[in-house]
Amino acid sequence: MDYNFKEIEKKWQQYWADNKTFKSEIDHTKPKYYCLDMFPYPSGAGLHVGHPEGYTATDIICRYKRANGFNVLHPMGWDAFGLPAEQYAIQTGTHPAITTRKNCDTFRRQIQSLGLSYDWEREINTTDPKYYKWTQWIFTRLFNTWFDQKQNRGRKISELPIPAAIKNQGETTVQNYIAGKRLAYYDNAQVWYCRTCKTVCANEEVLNDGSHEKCGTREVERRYLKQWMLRIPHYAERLLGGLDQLDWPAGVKDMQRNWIGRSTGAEVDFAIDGTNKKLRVYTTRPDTLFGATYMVLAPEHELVDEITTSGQREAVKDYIRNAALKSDLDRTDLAKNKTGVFTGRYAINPINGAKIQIWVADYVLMGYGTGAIMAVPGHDTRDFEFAQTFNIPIICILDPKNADADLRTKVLNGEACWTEDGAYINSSNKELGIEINGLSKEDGIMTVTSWLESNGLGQPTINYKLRDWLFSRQRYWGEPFPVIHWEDGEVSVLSDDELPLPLPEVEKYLPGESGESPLSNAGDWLIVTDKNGRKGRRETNTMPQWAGSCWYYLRFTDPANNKEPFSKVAENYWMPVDLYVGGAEHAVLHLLYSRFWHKVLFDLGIVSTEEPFRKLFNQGMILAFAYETASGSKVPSDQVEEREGKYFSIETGEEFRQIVAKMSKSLKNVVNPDDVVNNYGADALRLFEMFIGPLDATKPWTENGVKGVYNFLRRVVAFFGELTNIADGEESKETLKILHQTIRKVSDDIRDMKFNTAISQMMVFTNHCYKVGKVNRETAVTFFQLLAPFAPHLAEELWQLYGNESVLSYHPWPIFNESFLTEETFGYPVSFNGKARFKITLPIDLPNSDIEKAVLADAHTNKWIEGKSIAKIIIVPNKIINIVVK
RNA sequence: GCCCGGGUGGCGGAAUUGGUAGACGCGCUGGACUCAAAAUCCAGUGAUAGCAAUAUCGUGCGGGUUCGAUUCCCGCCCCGGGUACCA
Repeated sequence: MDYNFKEIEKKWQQYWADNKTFKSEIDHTKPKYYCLDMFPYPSGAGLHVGHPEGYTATDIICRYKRANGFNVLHPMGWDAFGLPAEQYAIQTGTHPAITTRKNCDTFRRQIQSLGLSYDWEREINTTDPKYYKWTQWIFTRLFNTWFDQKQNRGRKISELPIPAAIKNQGETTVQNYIAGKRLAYYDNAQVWYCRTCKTVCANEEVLNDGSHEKCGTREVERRYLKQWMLRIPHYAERLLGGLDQLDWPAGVKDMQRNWIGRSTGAEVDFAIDGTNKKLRVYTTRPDTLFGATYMVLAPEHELVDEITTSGQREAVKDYIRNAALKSDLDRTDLAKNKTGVFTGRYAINPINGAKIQIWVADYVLMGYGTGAIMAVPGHDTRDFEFAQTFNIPIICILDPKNADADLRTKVLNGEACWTEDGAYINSSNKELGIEINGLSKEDGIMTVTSWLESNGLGQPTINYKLRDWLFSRQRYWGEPFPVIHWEDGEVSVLSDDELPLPLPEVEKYLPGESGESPLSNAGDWLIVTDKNGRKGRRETNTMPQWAGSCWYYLRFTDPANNKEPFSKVAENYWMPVDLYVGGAEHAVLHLLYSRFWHKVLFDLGIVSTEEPFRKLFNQGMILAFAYETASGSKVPSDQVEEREGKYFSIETGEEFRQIVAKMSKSLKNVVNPDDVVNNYGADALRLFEMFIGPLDATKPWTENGVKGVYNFLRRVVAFFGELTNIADGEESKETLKILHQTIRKVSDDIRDMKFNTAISQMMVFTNHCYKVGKVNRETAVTFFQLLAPFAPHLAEELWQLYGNESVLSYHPWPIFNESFLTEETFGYPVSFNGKARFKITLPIDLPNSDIEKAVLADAHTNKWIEGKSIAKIIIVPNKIINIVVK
């Protein structure tokens, strides 16, 4: 038999489609397994070789699970709202829906050419009004939910208690009060705005180099705009706590924990000298209060104006004006020197009555804590730097007993900053009954906190870095908000029977310069009149791309439902997702957002699980070789030739260095999966992507590597396709042993997602078959089953060639039999002082005393003990023998 | 700075409740087949020395624990990712 992969793959893909082999339905007689890929954005560039990596991994698991009796849900869909289709519309006038449909068709064709076992009847598309109807529906739920701090959960807005004092002030106050509690709210906010994309974006979308995640430019700035926000920080504690039970990579959990940024500390009130005002600060180290020698307000702090003395007024005004002009990047640049201005005002340190200066400085941020700090320059590097610049007193209250003498002296004299633990000094005030000298850090924090609390000066506080999620975008190609802004100021959402609110046709897709959305050109669509003649205007922003992906995994459980987002029965049966595979780039974006929505839906009784994704796996990126000159500038791959393992310019002969880089058009090193499928087949592509290295590692693509696995498949065909290689009768012991080792290794490795070593074991098995020349029918057929999850087309073809009538995809997995692995002898490595020298084959279960005798009697041993004495003989049964000589 | 990963042949990578380092694949070398080439099959392939048996060295660096360390401990170096005046 020839390996005609084109014919084989076409034939089986057709068979699976015609027979709906992978259609999944609720079946309570089987355990369920929900295996999900992060659905792609269908870009115009088509599938990238990175896509099939995760898809193949989940497909192997799904096929393995089916063979093990699981009812598997394995769906695919399109996260199809997004910028490129809109940019294309701006340039060409082509409606994004047309571009999107075309791209989805390409993606579907490409994915289907890989033989992935998706249930295509469940395909969804976030831009389909039948889908985004329910995205809008969930938004109205967020709008109509408030967070009950006491019960630590979201509740219906109708259950929100209105305090009498609010009620007494009339309906407007009540409505404002309610609006202030909704999880989705519309308000003025300091937001990130990208000048390139002409839209606002979320905190999470602004990368640490100040660039915008979507477009990569650094044209991101702060603006004050009225926007839709979601109160995700209410769920901070639940989002944090939920991580513990999840089977997720530790790194992703850590990233989410860091992003949520919980810190415990205390709020402390400082009296402001000469006023009856108080200044409240947040600190994680209330125990260092004795060392607080000055205070700092953020430039935007509301008290700045009030407390500044007339003598300092001009200086403070100047400073704030300059701070406002600075870009955020400048302001947060650690390398720059600290700046600030004295307000002229003093505060009273409550723990020792000291009069301390109040400053304004931009190293304190308004968005965290209270926007004001107590500064402890002796033990905080930022405060130390500032105090040194402005000659503010520095008091040491933590004696660095274990530091070297020079440093310790400096610290004690306030000439150096000490941020680690030390013994408290100067930390007692007999008059006020507070003393922490001699205590541990934990006790110090506790003692000061409870002293503050009992004196009405402060209380323990928890703070989070997590901020409200900016949820609106000035874009056309997104879900319209089901929202009306009425002329009397009321903001309302559409009722369920008014959904979906479809995207209107517009002539201009371009957003305005000053932040107005393309939908503001939508004419009649914009204007609404209610039954009382009240006029309103529809929301013209659209939802961010995250909205559709926040709940798509739920829709897959019941994708055609037009009465509800999904039925309770389907959700109950399929959720949670048992395995979720995708790239690590969503660690704090999609994965945090969807957990948040899921928890809200859980609180409202719409979903039955607290967490959506039980197990998460991040596949690594597939890179490619690229070339650079000695000075490090990159060279397109088509200008490079190889000679004897070195790389040279075709034109100039200059030698280049081979490096590993992301595939990119400019480097001309992009690999198109279509070409690979054409030249080597889908099975080879699948196999190679799994064989190249561990699934979670980044690894480079090599054409020769594909040839390697292609050759393996060809060898499989050459051996098993030739029925003269198949013998009758009993299988040899040796072959049975390797076969069962392979069953065990492949099963364990699929379970552990170590596909590269599973494949190498199948290669070992095949090499063995070539060596022995003949195997029996049962051995061959068992091997096809092991191969099936990886190379399903070829496995089905061989399965059929051997006369099996039913399709292999649901045939039970082979059973591993330990008894074929038992050996009668073991080849012991004999080592001297830990160095293995030779081998000795001995019966298994030989008593240690006999092993010792046998080793000492062996001719090789003499050489190593000659002239030395044996100190000890260590025998680890069926592992190793070590002789210690002196 | 802080938090995660990671460092093993020419290359991708195997192997860890501490027990034969380098499975499998690529590349390379030699052989068979062929008029020849390609493809394929067979053999070899960590480095150094040696015809060879074999010996010495060898898992980023320096120590330590142990009969025995890629694996455990301490101290460093380098690379990748995340994050950052978060008080």
